[in-house]
Amino acid sequence: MSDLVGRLRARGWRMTAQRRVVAEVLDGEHVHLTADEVLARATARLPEVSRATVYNALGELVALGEVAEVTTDGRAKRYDPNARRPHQHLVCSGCGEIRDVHPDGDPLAALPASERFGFAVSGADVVYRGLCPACVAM
Amino acid sequence: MSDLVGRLRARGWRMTAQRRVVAEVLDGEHVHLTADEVLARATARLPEVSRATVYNALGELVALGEVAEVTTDGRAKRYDPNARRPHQHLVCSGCGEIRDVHPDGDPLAALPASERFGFAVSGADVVYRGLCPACVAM
DNA sequence: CATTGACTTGGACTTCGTCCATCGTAGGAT
DNA sequence: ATCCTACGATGGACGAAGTCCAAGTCAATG
Repeated sequence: MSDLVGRLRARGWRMTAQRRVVAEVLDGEHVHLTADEVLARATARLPEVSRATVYNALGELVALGEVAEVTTDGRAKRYDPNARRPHQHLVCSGCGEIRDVHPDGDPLAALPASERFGFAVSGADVVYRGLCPACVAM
Repeated sequence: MSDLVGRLRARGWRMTAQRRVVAEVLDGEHVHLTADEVLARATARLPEVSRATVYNALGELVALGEVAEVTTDGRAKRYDPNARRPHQHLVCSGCGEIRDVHPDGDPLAALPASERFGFAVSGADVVYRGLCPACVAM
């Protein structure tokens, strides 16, 4: 819990019951939920929340930098509420489990100017892939 | 051109007119095509190729390690025929252009054992994000 | 408390991809 | 060269994920 709702209010985010519920769902569980999972948990608290509203709220939280979108496969995007501290992701190729990890150094440092082709490079998303202990054992 | 068809045949990949066309499309243009773009180019050479066949062939080429799947956004997967040499990707946040890049060192080296949580880590996909020269100028 | 522009709704729609029963054919066997 | 058969191709239905829109509702300001 990190008072996401308070930060959003302070930044002038118009607060509605629906947006509050979405923010609380994300702030409460630091796992990587899909939009549908967010919708399910939001609906449990506030029955009449529409899918479109959840997508809208998630999109705005991403734009505000409070939540990160994680796309580890071609399936549903996942939403990571721990966006304020830079980190990367470790994904199990077996079961899909996702963990936040903190690699040494800045990944951008590994990309020399000669490999930037004139781009203004602003960030790097790293997905480490492997098998989690449970899937290794099988 | 790198004789992808020859390599596949040598590996016992059952060759059909449709599979050959898909392989030739990928081998000919070293850009990052979506499945639909592969289908369009394949159809131009062999009018009666079905979508399912293109997806099947792409899936097998990925499984064989001859082609890499690249997912840079939540949209369509792209297929990278340059999978035999390890590389990463640089994506323009403005126009979506994708370039192959070769960072220094092995990205796995940046992940210490204490951040691996018992996973058997086998690889890392890095997506560098930024603006290409054309999009910076706008 | 009245106002208003921003937010919400729900259902239709789009995109991307998968599935399946049926048909066709590549490549080994004869 | 021809035959057989298992593997591949077909296309249309289906499904998942996400977007769009017109109409209704409401939070925040004065």
